[in-house]
Amino acid sequence: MPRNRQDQTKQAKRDEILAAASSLFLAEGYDGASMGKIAAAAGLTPNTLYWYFGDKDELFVAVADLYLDRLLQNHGAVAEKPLAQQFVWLVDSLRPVRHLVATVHARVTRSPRVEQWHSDFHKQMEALFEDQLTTKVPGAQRAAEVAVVTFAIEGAVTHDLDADATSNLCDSLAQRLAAE
Amino acid sequence: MPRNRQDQTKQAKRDEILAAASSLFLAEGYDGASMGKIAAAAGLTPNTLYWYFGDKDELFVAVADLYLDRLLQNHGAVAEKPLAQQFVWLVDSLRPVRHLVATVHARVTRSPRVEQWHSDFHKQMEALFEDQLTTKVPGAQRAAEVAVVTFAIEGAVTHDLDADATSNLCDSLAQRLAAE
DNA sequence: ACCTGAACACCGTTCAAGT
DNA sequence: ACCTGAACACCGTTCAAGT
Repeated sequence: MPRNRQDQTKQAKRDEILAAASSLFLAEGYDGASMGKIAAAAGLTPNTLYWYFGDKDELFVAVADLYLDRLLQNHGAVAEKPLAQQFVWLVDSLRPVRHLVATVHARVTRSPRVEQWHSDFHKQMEALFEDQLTTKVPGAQRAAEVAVVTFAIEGAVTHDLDADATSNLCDSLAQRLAAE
Repeated sequence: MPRNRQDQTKQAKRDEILAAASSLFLAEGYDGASMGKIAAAAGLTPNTLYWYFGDKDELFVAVADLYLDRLLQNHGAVAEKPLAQQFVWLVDSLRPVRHLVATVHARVTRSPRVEQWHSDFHKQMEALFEDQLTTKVPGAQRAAEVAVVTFAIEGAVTHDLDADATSNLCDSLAQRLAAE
């Protein structure tokens, strides 16, 4: 049954807005993608966005969640490969959304919503690799090793390392974890 | 001789603006520190800032340069210490300006000025440690090791790691470079 | 329930005008 | 040379009003 003026489910309209927001956030960044532009791309006036999302950061987090879900799903396909290859896969997966990554870090301070998402994101990433690390890395330094890997991968993404440099960096990270 | 209405050198007035901008950028971040607030803190109207600085990013970069210069000067005092201690020193030095670090990464895409500064910053940081690394790390993987160290330190800063975690992370980084 | 027009309090920046 | 008032084109967000 039609739920709004365009004979769409509320969820369908929400998804349309998310799609518009997603491509605009990617193309123009958080600041460049104004609520006005996003609304226009979704065929709405800016204020209507607030019927679907509390504020711009909630919309941003919803877009970030979209990519996070996709990432977690896709990990299954590489979960059995060597760590170095998984790291390269992760960098390559995040590379297209590197503007979003930078935005998350910039807005963590200003938006509790983004801060919460950022904290969850890191937990999920750690969960993704924790099992693979425990057997090899001694307990005392384990958290430090995980942090090094996490930050190095984030850095590779935000600094847009080329394929060779990425490959070397991921090898270096994996090699470190293999040595006891 | 007096050069403006307040009987100050242009440089002195510029420094006043920089001081105001610096503390506001630190306290409220790039977005929170509006040109209006900065101007008010310096006893001026917003538009007058454009007499001294081309735009907000030029002012921001000038503030960032202030801290970079201080950082490079202070490094002399720890240059002879073990690498792990130098890394801890670097994290501790950057910790107070972690909002600026996040802002740099967020604005690299939008401002050529910030992009240039960011590129220079990394060159300076690499120069600071390059000599200490060359003897220990083999040539092929050297760039990757430097990248890991750089990104891990940046991550420790932006994610505000506590003292213990920072210490462990820096030990881990230094230990890696010591092993051949 | 869904959407809009109009308004609010900002923002960075420009420019003619003052001293 | 230095500084301002006034204006411009935005911005995110709110709210009363429409359907």
